[in-house]
Amino acid sequence: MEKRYDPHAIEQHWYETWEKQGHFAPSGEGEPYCIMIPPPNVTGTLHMGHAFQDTLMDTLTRYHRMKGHNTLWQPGTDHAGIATQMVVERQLNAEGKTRHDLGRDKFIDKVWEWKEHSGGTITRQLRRMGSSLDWKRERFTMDEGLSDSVHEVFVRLYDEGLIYRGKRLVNWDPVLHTAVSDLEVVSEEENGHMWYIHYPIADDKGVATEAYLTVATTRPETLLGDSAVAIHPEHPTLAKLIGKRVVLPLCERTIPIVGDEHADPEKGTGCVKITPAHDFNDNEVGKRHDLPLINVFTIDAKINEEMPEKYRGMDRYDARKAIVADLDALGLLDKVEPHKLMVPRGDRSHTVIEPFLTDQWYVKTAPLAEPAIDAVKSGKIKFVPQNWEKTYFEWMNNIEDWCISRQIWWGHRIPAWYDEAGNIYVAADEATVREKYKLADDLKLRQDEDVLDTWFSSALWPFSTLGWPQKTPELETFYPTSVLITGFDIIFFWVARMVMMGLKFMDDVPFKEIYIHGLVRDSHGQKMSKSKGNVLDPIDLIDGIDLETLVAKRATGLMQPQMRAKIEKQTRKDFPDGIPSYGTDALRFTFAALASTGRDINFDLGRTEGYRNFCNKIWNAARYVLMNTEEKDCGQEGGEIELSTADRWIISRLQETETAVERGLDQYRLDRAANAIYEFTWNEYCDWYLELSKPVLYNDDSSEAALRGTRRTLVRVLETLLRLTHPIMPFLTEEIWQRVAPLAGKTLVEGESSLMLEPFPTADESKIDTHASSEMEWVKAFVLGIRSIRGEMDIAPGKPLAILVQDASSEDQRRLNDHQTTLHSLARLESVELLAEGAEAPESATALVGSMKILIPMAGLIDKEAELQRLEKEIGKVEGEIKRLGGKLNNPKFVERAPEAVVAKEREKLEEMQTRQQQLIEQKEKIAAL
RNA sequence: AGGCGCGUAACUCAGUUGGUUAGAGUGUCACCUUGACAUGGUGGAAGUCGGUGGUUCGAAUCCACUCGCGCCUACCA
Repeated sequence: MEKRYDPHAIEQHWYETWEKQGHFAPSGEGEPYCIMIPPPNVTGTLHMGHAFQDTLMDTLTRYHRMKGHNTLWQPGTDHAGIATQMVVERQLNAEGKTRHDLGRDKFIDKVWEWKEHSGGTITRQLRRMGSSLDWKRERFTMDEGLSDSVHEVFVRLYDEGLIYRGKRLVNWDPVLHTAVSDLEVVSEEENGHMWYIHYPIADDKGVATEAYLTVATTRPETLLGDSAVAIHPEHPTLAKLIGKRVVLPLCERTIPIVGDEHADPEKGTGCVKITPAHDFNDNEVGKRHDLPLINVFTIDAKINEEMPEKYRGMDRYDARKAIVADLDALGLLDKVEPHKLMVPRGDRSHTVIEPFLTDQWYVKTAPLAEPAIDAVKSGKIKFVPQNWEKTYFEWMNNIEDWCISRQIWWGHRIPAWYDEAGNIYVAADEATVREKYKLADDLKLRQDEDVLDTWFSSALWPFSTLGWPQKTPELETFYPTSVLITGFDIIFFWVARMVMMGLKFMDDVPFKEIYIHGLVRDSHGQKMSKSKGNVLDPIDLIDGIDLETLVAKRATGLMQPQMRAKIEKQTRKDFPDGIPSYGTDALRFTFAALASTGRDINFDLGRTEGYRNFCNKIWNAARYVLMNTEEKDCGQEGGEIELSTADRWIISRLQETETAVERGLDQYRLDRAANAIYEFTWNEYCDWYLELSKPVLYNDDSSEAALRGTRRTLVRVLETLLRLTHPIMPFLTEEIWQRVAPLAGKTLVEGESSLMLEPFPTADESKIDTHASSEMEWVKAFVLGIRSIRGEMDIAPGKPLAILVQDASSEDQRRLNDHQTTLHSLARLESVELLAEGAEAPESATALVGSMKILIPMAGLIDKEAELQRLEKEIGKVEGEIKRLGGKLNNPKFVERAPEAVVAKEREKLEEMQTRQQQLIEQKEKIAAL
């Protein structure tokens, strides 16, 4: 074995082997366990959020596979309609073309080309993460099979009246020229203005009078589409105007003043302009008062041809300026105030979204939501952590109909046809339409131009990927899936919709549990984003990246090039030497260790470095074990075995660790599982057990049985530890296991056997050995006591010490004898001498093990002052503790009311401390007197 | 406005149903290249657990209030 752990040397090789051997496929035996990957964008790349999520899913998948379950982690990608179309359009734009130059069919060919070209990136990256996805079953939302599912669902929902087409106000993206759902609109506070405008009150003939109403608006250009002014019916001063009309400035028409409770007397000027075609609230008011919907804009959000001539063709913001100027000129502009407002922007285009009147397709969600709410209420679906169900309920109870049509080309085209009279026919394809509706062959039909929202197909993912609407064995076996692992940001987009669709079409929930994980942020808690320049690429952490490449990566292609200098500076400061290669296992362990529930994770590279070191620790522990066991008798062939206290102790601790890891994984507390592994491996197996094995292995007097016992324990504990760790760190563990397993008595088949397929360790209660544990506690206390004096007194660690022991009980004496070799080795002793009772001890530094004193003679070694200082410090600590305990025990209420065991424990502690104090003081006096 | 979450060592985080001398990693200080590992070993320093009040024999942990930060939803003429 190499002296250092090198992830590059092993990772790729093992992944290829596993995949080639078909180890990722379900075994076909055991209880089914299934996770659906949240499908990433097919043309996307892996980011830290994916890497985190994939670590969680892969760890659980590997864990259940090792537990003997019939395990499927279903891979696949989605077509990300708008995002992907935008990318391809940008490429065309760069060539000076638009998609319209190509036409729909040619453009879609281009998108497929792009998908073929870049579609492998993310799946390659998933492989780099070690993800044990069953690639043979990989699916894509635009696959034929999945498209069949989409059509089937659309048609059935339409036939049941749960999908309808309607002219309604939608969120319109004037750049992308498509409707988007309300979830795709991101509102953020921006600085704007509030304009106060006078609307002259009309007389009976519709002519402006001197009187006027003042309305306030943040969007004066929509004035062109006003169809009323609303006043609260109980408004103290203005209510009397209800029923009259006002003259709409700049337009040659009058509009009514209506009474509506939407108008809040406290807000603004107390009356509000109503633009039913360009505001969701106004639209509702319009319906109540039967007001006309007057559309002001074109699909580009320019003023349309129906509007006063002067403004036609103007962009919405130019029109705003012109209208405000004209109002001002007419003396109708009261005032302008700066105003903060929430501006809705498209999450893709970032342009301001316009409420706009168009024909769209909708899913009627209320009937679907109800069973979906019940599924969570009844516990058929559990959220982890549970409080996310509040978020879920909140949305489900206020759910709006879902606008599913998108005016783009890339996606599932809506399976609806129109004849020339505008009748709608819905079926999977044109032939079926004619058959279903018994239409004449020569009737001209035209398919709807729109495509479906990508999330429509994603909502079917848990069953469409398993073959639905066919009744496949996979569907039978793996639906409902075991758990969905995802971020809270798509509870509405995806999770809720999968639940609705699953219940509707499979008559069962799509998953039994939903594990919601946090967001991966940078080490200061900032969201990672290209524009902030703080993005980390998981692949760079695995492979490493030099500073210049990293700077170039972060500082190019920015939306705001002025950020470049700042980002570059920050990057050079944060990573003066670039990023070293940590390997996949270390990255995965970091994610696992940081994955406590319900909390965002601030990704700290320092942690990754620490866990990379941990990998090296395991590597070297294995190296030590192999050096001492390979080609030696480890008891595989039988033979007498003698287990030392240390052997029994480490085996005992291993059982406890197994329990902790299993519990952690079962409860989605990967941090606890990871910490239990870390703790055991480093602080017990490496720090103590390996050291304890040395005096046995390096001692010529050790019996064959003792040697076998130690070797066998070294190997078996390591082998088990590798199985325990494999779900989190698959590569390192596999590499080592292949060499260690035969020594632990396993028979491996070259090229076929894999740690992946080995049983996950389960604790054996009968191996928990409290006696061995207490023996070891004593040994540790002894060794630590001596090390502490060495450290503080500056005694060379290599210098053998001749020590004296005082006040040793018979138990202590027995232990001194039993563990003689161990103590000599670990504490580097030259000799141990029992001080006879009453005998005068030489001036010494003292360590206490229980009530036994270890004396290290100071002659020539220890400075008097230093020892006095050390004792003083120690006494201070003990006295503080005595004071605390004394206070507690002197409180009669404590003694009365606290459980007896607690009181007894405190008493015991106090006594111990008092003895300790006394001994330390004696010692101090003795030394002071010298 | 409503909801959720967070605030523990310089930094990143644990702390399972209230009972430990409040822990880990990184960093830091001292010593050490001893035959698994300097990606290491040994020893040390470092926290009034955001604040106030309460419940309790006992609070980082439970309750109330409060300050600070973050996120989500809704609304803003």
